[in-house]
Amino acid sequence: MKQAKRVAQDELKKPDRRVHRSRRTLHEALLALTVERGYDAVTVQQVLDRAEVARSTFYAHFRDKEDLLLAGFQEMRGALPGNLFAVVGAGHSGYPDFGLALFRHIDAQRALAKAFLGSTAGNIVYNHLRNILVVETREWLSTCKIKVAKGIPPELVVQHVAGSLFALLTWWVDHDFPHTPEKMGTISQQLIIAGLEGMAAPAK
Amino acid sequence: MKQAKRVAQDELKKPDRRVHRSRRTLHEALLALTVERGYDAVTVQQVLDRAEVARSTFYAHFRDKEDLLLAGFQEMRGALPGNLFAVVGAGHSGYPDFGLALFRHIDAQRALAKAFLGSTAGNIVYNHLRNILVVETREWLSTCKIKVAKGIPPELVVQHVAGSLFALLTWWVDHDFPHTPEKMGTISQQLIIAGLEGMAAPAK
DNA sequence: CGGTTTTCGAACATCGTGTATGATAAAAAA
DNA sequence: TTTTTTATCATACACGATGTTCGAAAACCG
Repeated sequence: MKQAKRVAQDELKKPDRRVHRSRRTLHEALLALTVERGYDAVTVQQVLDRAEVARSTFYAHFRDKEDLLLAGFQEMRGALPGNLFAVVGAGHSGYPDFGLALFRHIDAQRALAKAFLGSTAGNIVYNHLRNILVVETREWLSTCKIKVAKGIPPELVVQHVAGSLFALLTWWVDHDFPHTPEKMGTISQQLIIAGLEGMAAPAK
Repeated sequence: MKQAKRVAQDELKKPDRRVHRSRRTLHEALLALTVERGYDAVTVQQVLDRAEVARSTFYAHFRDKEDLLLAGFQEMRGALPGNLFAVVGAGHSGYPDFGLALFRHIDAQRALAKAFLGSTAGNIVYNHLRNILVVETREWLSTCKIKVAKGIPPELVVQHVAGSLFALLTWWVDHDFPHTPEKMGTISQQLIIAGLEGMAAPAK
């Protein structure tokens, strides 16, 4: 009932002022509290208090805390760059700077990143973002010209790239952005594409 | 009081039969339930019912669910190989098979892995294991002869390697071990050490 | 303005947590 | 075996969070 109403309003462009206000305040409260205590530790009650919204109002809009979170993601989905692997330019190595766009995007949203990429982020957030990264990586790899050693299942390459990127990304966020997005992009590219030694010559 | 007793018993080798039995069944129950529903979804009450242990007994031994979990880790810590990066032998590429021991170890404990490495694992478990991997990787990298391109902070190399390994590992577990540990070891080595192309020659 | 829709506040049932206590059963010590 | 120690049990309790319901008040929109 409310659910259907909500969708209708979103698409028919008829957002009651009160509705928009409630939803916006709740999202803001969740974000702020997540930054402070970490998503898992945040309770619905705390969101209610912070947002100064009645309990019944919350449940008129969202099923639970996770619903509020995901709805927030969906709303900011438009703000996401269409493709996180946009080729910004040619790096020194001659490869496209496939990681740069990603790091720049995160850099532009430090507040959000701190909340949802740092160690304060809960499982749901974590998996959600990790999944986005995996999907993007899979797409990118299927349409780029980088060759992979034979015998390696493509999916494992995806996991490798996305796993490394995610690790670098979360480290960067958790340590308060100690390097420029450009440097992070270059480094991730070197590590992932060129390998640890820059050359594949066997050691010793 | 109980806490002190417990430690004393552990170290003085005087474990009351009942104590050992309680703790063991509680651990087993948590493990089983975690496999079934995922760690986060498991409640203390469910553990109690499954283990057929009184509520008060549980809290006489553990502070909460997490305490039970970590105590379990500590007990099985002895079963862990001293170093997950043991060089098993020389791979085809001439590099030590640094990933093989890891995959073999996980392969030998599929039940545990399913519970604590799969998507059913909660944040605590997730971070805990990820951290072990990071620490091991850091140590290994500091004592091995692999050279890294200059200008890359060592910690980022650690994050890269551990991140990739963790991603490959969880994928492998989540997909029910579709490859042999040997193949996974070889692949991870190729991806991480040799890079995506096996050669660092710029494409195009 | 006046009808519609949202919000509010309060109450309620439910569930999980963590603590306390005295009785009971089992283990260790004598 | 008897005694003493100690863990377990069952129950009860206080607390906090969840999600639902409902009528009255307020805000919105035309």
